[in-house]
Amino acid sequence: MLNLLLVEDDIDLATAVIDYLELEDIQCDHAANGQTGLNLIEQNSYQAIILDLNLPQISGLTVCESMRNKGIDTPVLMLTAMDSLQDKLTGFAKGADDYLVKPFAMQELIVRVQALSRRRSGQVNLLKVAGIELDLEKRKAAANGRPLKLSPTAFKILELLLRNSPNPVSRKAIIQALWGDQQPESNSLKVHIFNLRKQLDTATDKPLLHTVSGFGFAIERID
Amino acid sequence: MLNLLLVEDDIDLATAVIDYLELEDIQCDHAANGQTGLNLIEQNSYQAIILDLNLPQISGLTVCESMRNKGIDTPVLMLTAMDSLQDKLTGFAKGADDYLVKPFAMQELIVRVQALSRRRSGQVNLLKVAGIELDLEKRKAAANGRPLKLSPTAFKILELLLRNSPNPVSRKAIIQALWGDQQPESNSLKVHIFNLRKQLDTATDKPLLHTVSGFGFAIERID
DNA sequence: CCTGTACATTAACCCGCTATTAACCTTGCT
DNA sequence: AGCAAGGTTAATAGCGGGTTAATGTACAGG
Repeated sequence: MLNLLLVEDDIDLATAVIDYLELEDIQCDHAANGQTGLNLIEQNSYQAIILDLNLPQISGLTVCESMRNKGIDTPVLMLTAMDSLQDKLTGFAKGADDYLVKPFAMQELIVRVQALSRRRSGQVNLLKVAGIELDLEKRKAAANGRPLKLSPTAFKILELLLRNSPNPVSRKAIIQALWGDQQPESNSLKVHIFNLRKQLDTATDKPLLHTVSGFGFAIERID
Repeated sequence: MLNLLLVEDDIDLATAVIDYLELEDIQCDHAANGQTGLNLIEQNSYQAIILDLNLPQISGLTVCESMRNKGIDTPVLMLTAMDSLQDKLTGFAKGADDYLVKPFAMQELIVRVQALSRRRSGQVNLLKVAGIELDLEKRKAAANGRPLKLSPTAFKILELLLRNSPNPVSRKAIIQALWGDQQPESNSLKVHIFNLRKQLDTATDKPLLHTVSGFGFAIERID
């Protein structure tokens, strides 16, 4: 679940935002001024920060700047009524990742903040099917927690199969994806499938990689 | 130097954007329709993509969706005249990272796109990962307190790897970041990696710079 | 202006891994 | 029984990657 921080002195707006976030199952701390904001940022680790700029004493710009100088690179979405081009430019110059002008639609705030934190937490490229996890970003695969040792081609095949699971992928499609036009005319694919299946079987009790006779292969949990 | 892709069918707007980017020393490829856009995206490795939504044949939304389905998570900034809330929401739902409505100020486009690509490679000038410290301001690096003697290119590579750690960085991305378009076609990168690794190994007991076969390199503490 | 240093780029070579083969085996179907 | 589709195994060739040394080039200091 997401864990955010909202730094906003307007209490009404703040509670509105927090209530709305709660509906989306997003947990959100709140700081009413810049100083406590900075303290919370240093103590905790948030997926993203929603930062109002018009704050008493320490301005939002300063908050952002000083957290960046301390080496904290949590994504920051600046929230403000100042909509001049210059305001936006300085906002980004101080280290903002996004800039939203009041008044705004709650839903837009949500999706923007989700876009920011999704990128950071690496949720973007993670395929999970039937106990198999394939992390495109880390380039690692595991089944039931056990890591798999895959050759580059085995990795590609697994990715293809997982993307289409539980539907089978035709031989032709696999060959096309692996080699394009200059295809080896021997049983190379058979061997790769064999090796991949061997890896998977060492980590799972039931076989997951099934042959669809005359067509291709599929990954599916069959009970 | 940044390397972007602009997918936009309005030639006048496209050249305007590209000219403007050039002033900021940003290199930008251009595709006039969705299909060539997708092709370029698959072949090259960009830091960010500026994507118009109103394209002939394949719409920008489809382009974004299908690149995400292929596992490409390059940041995408959508650019369109459609400014309704619903349009924005579907844009983000299809995998956008930012959404800018036409007409827009050139400078805002620039800073937003910079924020996106910088994010992928950090906001911060002091990187600490796995006992390695890299100070971008002082341009100094150390591992376990011991200072490292790095050539300019080795320094850049280390920065790239640290910013993505523990995820691996593809060869393509490293080459792109180091040389842009005029790439040396010999094993220059191999040599730089070798030297960097040698430096790191003198200061650490366990090797930290790992090669991901068929893909690239990663810095990660493995226990 | 000359020289030395630091760095990038090449080329050449080696090693180990991976892909590709080909051959053989198993199964199921007719 | 015979055949076709798929599975298994082992051998080989080729490539990706590691290592080293030589060459080229920019630049600083004398």
